Amino acid sequence: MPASTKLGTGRRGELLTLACHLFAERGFQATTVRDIAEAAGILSGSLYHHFDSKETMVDEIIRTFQDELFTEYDAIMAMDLGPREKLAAVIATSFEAIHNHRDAVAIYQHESKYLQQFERFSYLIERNKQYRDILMSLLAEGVSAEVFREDLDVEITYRFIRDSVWVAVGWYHPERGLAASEIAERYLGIVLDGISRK
Amino acid sequence: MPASTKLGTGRRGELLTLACHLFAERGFQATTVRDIAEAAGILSGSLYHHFDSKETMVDEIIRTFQDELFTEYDAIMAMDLGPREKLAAVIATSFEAIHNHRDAVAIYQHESKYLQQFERFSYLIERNKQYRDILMSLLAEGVSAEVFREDLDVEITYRFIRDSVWVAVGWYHPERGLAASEIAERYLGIVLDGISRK
DNA sequence: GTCTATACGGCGATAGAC
DNA sequence: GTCTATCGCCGTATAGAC
Repeated sequence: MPASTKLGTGRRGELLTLACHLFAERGFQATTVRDIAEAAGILSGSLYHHFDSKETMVDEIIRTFQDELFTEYDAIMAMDLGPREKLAAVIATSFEAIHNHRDAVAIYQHESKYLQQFERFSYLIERNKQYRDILMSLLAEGVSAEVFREDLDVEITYRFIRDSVWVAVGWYHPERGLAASEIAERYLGIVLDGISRK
Repeated sequence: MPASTKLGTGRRGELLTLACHLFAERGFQATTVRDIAEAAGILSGSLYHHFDSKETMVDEIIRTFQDELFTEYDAIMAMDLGPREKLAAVIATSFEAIHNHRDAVAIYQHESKYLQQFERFSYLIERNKQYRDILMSLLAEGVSAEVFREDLDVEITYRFIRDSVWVAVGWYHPERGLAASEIAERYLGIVLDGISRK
C-alpha cells in the first residue's frame, strides 16, 4: 500500500495528499499555499474553494492519521496478551504506520510542538497523553509481571521508546531496504535484550 | 554551567545568545529578526550593525557548538579504551552537551535538515558523516572484539543511538530531574543490556 | 472548480541621521 | 551602537467573473 492513501476521495482528497507530501518534505510553515496550488496545477486562490485555510489542511491530515493509528492501538490493548507481546505489537504497528503513512507521521513528528500552541490542535496534547498511558502501563505491567527488569526507569524508557520509534520516519524508506516488520523486529531486539554479548 | 555560554563576549555574544534561545524555542524560520531585536531591547535595523543576516547568526551558533563537541569526541576516540567504554563516553558527552548547550542542540536537531539545502551549511553534512564514522566504527569494533552481539545490525543500531540520544533535548531539563551523567547511565543501561529481565 | 485581480500585513534587509 | 524610515518581496486570504 502506498503512503497516505486515505485522505478522502475526489479533488479534495487529491489536494490533501499533495499538501501532505509537501508539508512532510519542507515543513508546514515553509510550505506556502502557492506551493500546494502549483503542485496541483492550479492557482492559490482556487485552493480556498476546497479549504478554509492552510491550517484546516494540516488539521485534517493529522486527525485522519491519528484516528486510524489509535484505533489499532486500542485493538492491541484489548487483546489477551502479556505486556511484552503487547509492547511488541504496539511497536510493530508504529513501524507499519511509518510505512503506510510516512508523510503524516513526519508532519506529526515535526510540527506537533508548533501546532500545539493553537487551541484548534489541543487534541494533539490528548493524543500524547493517550500514547504515554499505553506505553507506561505496558512497561509498569511488565515490571510487575517480572518480564522486564525490576530496576527499570519506566518514565525514561517510555520517552526513549517513543522518540526512537518515531524519529525512524527520518531514515526508514521501505522501498530501499527492509520491510517494516523486519525493522520492528530488529528494533525490538535492541530494546528488549540490548546490544551487549551475553 | 548554564546553557549556551560560549557564544562570544560583548554585545555581539549577548545578541547571539538571545537569538540562540529564540531559534531553539520557536524554530529558525518562525523567529523573525524583529523578535530577536525586541528581546534585546533594540530595533531590528540595529541588528544589522552586528550581523550580515539572520543566517549568519544561526551559522555561528551551530559552528561554535559543533567545534566544541567534536573536539571532545576526538579526545575520546584517541583514548586507550575498549569500544564499550568509548561508546559510553561518547554517549555521556552527548548528554552533557544537551545539558550545557541545550539551545544549540535543539537548533541543530530541528533545523539541520532545512539548513543543509544551502551551500553555506554544507559542513553540516560533513559533521553528520564524522559522527556516523565514530559510532559505526565503535559498534563494528565492539562486534569484532566480541563485546557486542555478533548478529548486531550496525547500521540500524547507529541510527537508533543517534536519534534516541539527540531527541532527548526535547524533554531533558536537568534543573527539574536527573543530572546528565545519571541520564546517560540509565540510557546506557537500556542500550547495552535491554529492558528484559534476565 | 478555476481564474483574475488584489488587499493587507509581515518579512529580511538597507541607508543615512544621531 | 542605535534609531528613523523605508524598500521590495512574498505570505495568507478574499471577491467576483467565467
